[in-house]
Amino acid sequence: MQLGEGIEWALHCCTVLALVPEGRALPASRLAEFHGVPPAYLAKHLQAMAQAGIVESVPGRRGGYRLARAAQDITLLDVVHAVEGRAPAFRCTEIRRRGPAAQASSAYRAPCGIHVAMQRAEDAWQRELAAQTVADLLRHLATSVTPVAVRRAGEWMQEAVR
Amino acid sequence: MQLGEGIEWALHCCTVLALVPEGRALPASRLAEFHGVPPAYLAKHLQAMAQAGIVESVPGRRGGYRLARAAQDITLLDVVHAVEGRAPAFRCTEIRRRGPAAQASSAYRAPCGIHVAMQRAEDAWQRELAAQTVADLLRHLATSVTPVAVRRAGEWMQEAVR
DNA sequence: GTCCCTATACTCGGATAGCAAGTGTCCGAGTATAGGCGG
DNA sequence: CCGCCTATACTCGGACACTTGCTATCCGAGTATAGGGAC
Repeated sequence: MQLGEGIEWALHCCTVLALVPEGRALPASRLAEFHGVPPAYLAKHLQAMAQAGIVESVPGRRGGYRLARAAQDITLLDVVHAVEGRAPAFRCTEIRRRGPAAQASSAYRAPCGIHVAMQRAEDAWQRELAAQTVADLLRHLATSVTPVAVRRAGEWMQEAVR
Repeated sequence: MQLGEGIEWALHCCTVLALVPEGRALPASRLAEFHGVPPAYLAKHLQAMAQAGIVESVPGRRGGYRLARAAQDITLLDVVHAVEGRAPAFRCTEIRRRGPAAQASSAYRAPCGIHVAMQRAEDAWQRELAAQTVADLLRHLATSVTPVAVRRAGEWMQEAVR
């Protein structure tokens, strides 16, 4: 199992977008430059987040992206769902119904035990993701980033949203 | 994010192998026929489980596969690790160190908050998988499978390990 | 009748193609801005 | 001096190649078995 790296980009972008001044927007190209990632490909993921209602796009000359709602109302699960899709990681193809020992469909009213077990683990994963928001990420940043880095990032932001 | 379907096959195979009489072995071709899956491809996953020490392979004419240890000592996490590998789903590429606001390496002693958050969710997933064993799957089967299916599967098993 | 040997048939194991999804890139449609023009 | 209009430059958005990993398959190496022969 492998999670696309777009998830990492998207989450970092959310933390940066949370620091954009009210009423402004940050272009995708600036976000890409800030993180050192391919601009065109990052745009793809930003579009997915815009469609999911996590960020909103501002068209036009001084346009860009900004958060569509407060940082504390954006869970990590929202971001993962937007970028990776809502398809479950484990897909039960009901192979228990195939083969020589197969029964009539009516014999399979009880759900597949393996499906239930895997779903239980996936629920725990999603629960943990839903319990954390972008605001939590910002709090963690506030306690770990050096003051000089804060100042430099602030200057870059003012330049970027000019 | 998508989990390979080999996981489903592997788990079903574990439940079937747990019912193999002591001292016998079940060929991969029989397992494939029982589940209605491609024999050659299933063999690939069985080899992975054999390398991981979950099942053991018996060579020769009346050879096949059997569980390498008791069903209660095989967790779902063991199977997932064997088939899907031990690589974490979320891979942090430390993009926070790139771009205009980058600092010296010494400034990044604190771990990346996003990495920590995703790891927390993944730990919850693994914890849930590690808490369930193949024996639990068998217990679930015992309460949900009809008596006629049990009989038919037993007959098939006797024929298969002959 | 018993033991040994050999040929066999069946098993696993790794090396080899095909395909789908993730990765990366590009160019066109649309819009707020900035400058110029007229009143 | 103020308002309007137009051209512009910048933005997002979706359509188009490429690469990696999953899916699927095959054939060769190895071994326990079954049968036949010798003693």
